[in-house]
Order: sequence, then structure tokens, then C-alpha cells
Amino acid sequence: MNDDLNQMSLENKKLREMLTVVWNKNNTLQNHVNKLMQDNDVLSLTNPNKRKFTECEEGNTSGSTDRGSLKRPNEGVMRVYRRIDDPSDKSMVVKDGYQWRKYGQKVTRDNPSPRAYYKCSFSPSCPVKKKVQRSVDDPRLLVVIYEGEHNHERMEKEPEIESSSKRLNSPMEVLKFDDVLVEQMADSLRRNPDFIEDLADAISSNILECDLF
DNA sequence: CGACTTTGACCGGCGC
DNA sequence: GCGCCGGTCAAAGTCG
Repeated sequence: MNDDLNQMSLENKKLREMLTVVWNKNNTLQNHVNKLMQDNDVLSLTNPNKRKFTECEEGNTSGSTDRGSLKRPNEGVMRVYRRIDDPSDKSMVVKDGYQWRKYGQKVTRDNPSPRAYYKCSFSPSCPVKKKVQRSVDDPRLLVVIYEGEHNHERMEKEPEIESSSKRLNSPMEVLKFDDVLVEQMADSLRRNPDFIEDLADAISSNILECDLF
């Protein structure tokens, strides 16, 4: 009886360790996928041949030295992704605690969904603008590009969560987002014969390792 | 009536 | 110089 219990607790311990490893790998993979999605959306929002410096990846401040007429890159430019439940919803409203006034909408060449232009309407002196457009790859994903910095406080303490647009703040929302990501990853990987082969190798080698354990 | 949205026109940068 | 394209303007419409 005690042997059985010891055996079970040992197996339990092994399983827990394996789960930890899998969990860590999953996190690493998800970070990688997020990064890839961001890179992908950068390319889909801006024509790669005519990419402007003002729309480069956030945080990249290299190359900020004055080179002729080139604008300084990434000054106050921030990119945010919002998931929406209903891809047919055309409102593209993103609640972020500030009040925005729409001043234009355009269909861009490389993305069939229109891009909406907003200005911060709280203060006439506030220079912040934002652009909202659906991702060309995933219509359920809104890409919001903020330009500039607010020179005033937020209007609302917390952004209101609407059915059409949600922030990925709560654990449940993160899980939901993760589910979709995993779905997409699995789908794309299933179509890759090399991956299936590698997966089979990895599983077989893993089974051998476990047997030796 | 004021604030906001819609939408066609216009402007400037860029490539050819 | 011309055409394309993204960004902005502004008049008209809509809504509460």
C-alpha cells in the first residue's frame, strides 16, 4: 500500500515537472508567436516598399540621428492590439480612457478594411492621434497606432469594455486570446509536413526519455 | 444646439 | 511632370 502511494507520488512529481517544462515552453512559444504577429501586422499596415520611419516598430530608437530630410523614427509611436468578438462589426471603437474625435477614414492599398483616423478631443492642444485598422491577416484583430503623448490626464479611470472591443486584461480574456492563438498555430503547423515529421521525432525521443526516467 | 461621424475633395511626399 | 497613395480638411448629416 505504501509502495503504491510512493509510486503514485513519484509519478505525480514527474508529471508536475513535465507540466512545468511544457508550461514554460508554451509561454516561450506564445511570446514568439506574439512577436511574429506584431511583425506581420507592421508589414500589413505599411507597404514594405514605402515604409515610413514614423511607423517603424515601437521602441526602436536607433538611427535617430538626422539624416537629411528623414523624420526621426518612432517618436511617441505606440502600437496596440485589440481583439474583437464580431469580425463583422465595423465600428472599430477602441475604449482606452481618452476621448477621440474621428476626422477621417481611408481604405489603404494593402489592406481592404478601412483605416480610421482619430484626434484626442479632450484638449485642443493635445497633439495625440491614433489610427485604427483591422489586421489584414486576422479580421478579429484591431491594430491601433497611437502617435504623440497626451498632455492631460485620462478622462476615465478604467476603459469601458464593450461587446465589440475588449482589452486583454482579465485572465479569462487572456485565456480566450491564447485559445485563438493556439488554434491558429496548430492550424498552420498541421499544414506543415516538416513540422509533423519533427513532432513525431520529438514525441518518440521524449517517450524514450520517459522510459529511461 | 453642440458634439460627433461621414465622406468627397484636397494636399504633400514619393517613385518613375 | 505625372500619377499614386496616405493623411487631413471641412461641409453636410446624425444623434442625444
